[in-house]
Formats: sequence, structure tokens, C-alpha cells
Amino acid sequence: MPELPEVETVRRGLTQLVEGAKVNTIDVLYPKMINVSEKEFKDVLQKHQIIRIDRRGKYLLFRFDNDMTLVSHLRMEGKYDVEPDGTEPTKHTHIIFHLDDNRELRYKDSRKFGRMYLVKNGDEKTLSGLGTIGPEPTDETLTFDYMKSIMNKARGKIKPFLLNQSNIAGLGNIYCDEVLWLTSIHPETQTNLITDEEIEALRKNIIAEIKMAIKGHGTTVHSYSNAFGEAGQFQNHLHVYGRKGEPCERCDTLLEKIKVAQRGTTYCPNCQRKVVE
DNA sequence: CACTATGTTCCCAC
DNA sequence: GGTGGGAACATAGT
Repeated sequence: MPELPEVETVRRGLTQLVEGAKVNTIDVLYPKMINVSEKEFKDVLQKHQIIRIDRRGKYLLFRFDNDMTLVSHLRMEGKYDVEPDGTEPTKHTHIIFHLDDNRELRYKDSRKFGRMYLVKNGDEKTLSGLGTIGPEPTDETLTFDYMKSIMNKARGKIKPFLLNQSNIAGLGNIYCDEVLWLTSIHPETQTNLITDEEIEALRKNIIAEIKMAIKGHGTTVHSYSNAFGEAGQFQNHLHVYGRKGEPCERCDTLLEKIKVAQRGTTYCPNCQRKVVE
């Protein structure tokens, strides 16, 4: 389940491996994965060079030398591998970019949930997910004033609020549970009742958590690995996610798991008290 | 075999 | 337009 730190780790790995590489031909084994026809996908990208790989939230943006961008979202299980030409594709291999140096960039996805979108440079905003995406969780872009203004208007629960990518880019289920525990906020607390002090603490925890997770190359839950096939190390730092029934590290109360907006949610019933009107 | 869990986005109703 | 409920995606696991 790649969230922002995992996607950033993939971006860095791919930059080392394929920045500057030229795509000779492309095999599209699962056409539903792309937003244009197989023919257009190939016609636009074949014989062109990947000049840079950017990231926005959980989206990867492959910049090509013809002013086109291939936007890629990994969703739950998507991953990229770079392999020598001619390696037998697995049943989870869906797109193969044959490079001109006897290597292949392969997109694999056991759930087939991932999607790729081909757009002109600058047209990224026309995509539903990217058009309304919120600020990146960094100290410069995620300001207290912004957080306060959107949180004071929100009447729903804080957890779905944080998962909404148009509020803040990049948080998923894992880091969401983590930052709420770190800030001692119950996931079902009504967003507009969170105090200014808590907003600032939450902001700081989000920024620090994402930064630390990127440093640790992301989380390994299920089958996540980066472009080099390395597992992330961040799972060693998780305080609540996947720890239902274990004692809270702050107060020893057993962690509980509930459903919030249909998502599994682990929290400490003692130090995360619900606040509602 | 039927059902459920999984994360995210999209769609619809209020 | 915010909010919530549910669908869809595809598969593995029970």
C-alpha cells in the first residue's frame, strides 16, 4: 500500500535507474490500465526519452522529451522493476517499456488497481486526482493557517478528512493512524472541534512522520518494495498500525481496531479520546 | 463455494 | 458544496 513515502522512494530509485533512458517499444498487456488507446500510448511514447521523474502526492510523473507526461498511480499493489531484456513476464506484469540498452522497465500489479494517464505537460490538472490535490506535507507548503482554515470548516471525522487527498497530499491509512496516535486525537473526533494547539501538533507530526518515513525508505506492509527490490524499514517505527491487541507504548492500554469510513482503524482508547458536539 | 478484506477514487443522494 | 454511504477495481484468504 504505497503512500507518499513509498512513492517518493520509488521515484528516487527509478531516477537512478532509468532517468535519461530511451524507450524503444512498449508492450501493453492490460489495456484497461491506461487512459488512452494502446495505439496512442505507443505512438506517443515509443522512441522517446525519459528526461525526469517527478512526484506529486502519491502520483509519479514521468517526463518525456516530447513535452508529454506519463502519470502513474500505484494504488495498492503497483510496483516498478527494471530487468534485463527478455526476462519471462509474470502474470502480474501489465506494461513493459523496452529500453534501448537491453533493459526493461516493467509495471507489475497483482490487484490491477494501478492506473496510468498520458497527458501533455501542464495538463496534469485535468486529471481528477491531480486537479484538486492539496499541499505536500512539508513545512513550507503545509502551513498552520491553511490547516486551521480548512479544519475549522470541516464537520466530518478527522480520519476521513486526513485521507482526503484534496486536503493534504499523500496520507494513507497507515500514516493517518500513526499521526493521530502521535497527536493523541481520536480518529472519529469532529474535525472543527480540534483546538489550535492540536492543529499545530498534528501538522508537525504529519511533516515529521512523512520525512522520517522517506528517510527509512517507506513501510513494508504486504509486498511493498522499491525499484531495487529492497524492503522498506519504516515498519519498525509503527506505533499503532497492525498492532491491534498490543499495549499502547504510552499507557499500556490495549490498542483497539474499529471501522471509520469503511477503513480499518487502530487506536488507543485511553489516550485518544473522542470529541464530538 | 460464498463471502470478506483491502485503499483509493468515483458516483449518487441528501 | 460538504458529507456519508456505497460501488468499483481484482485478488487472496477464510
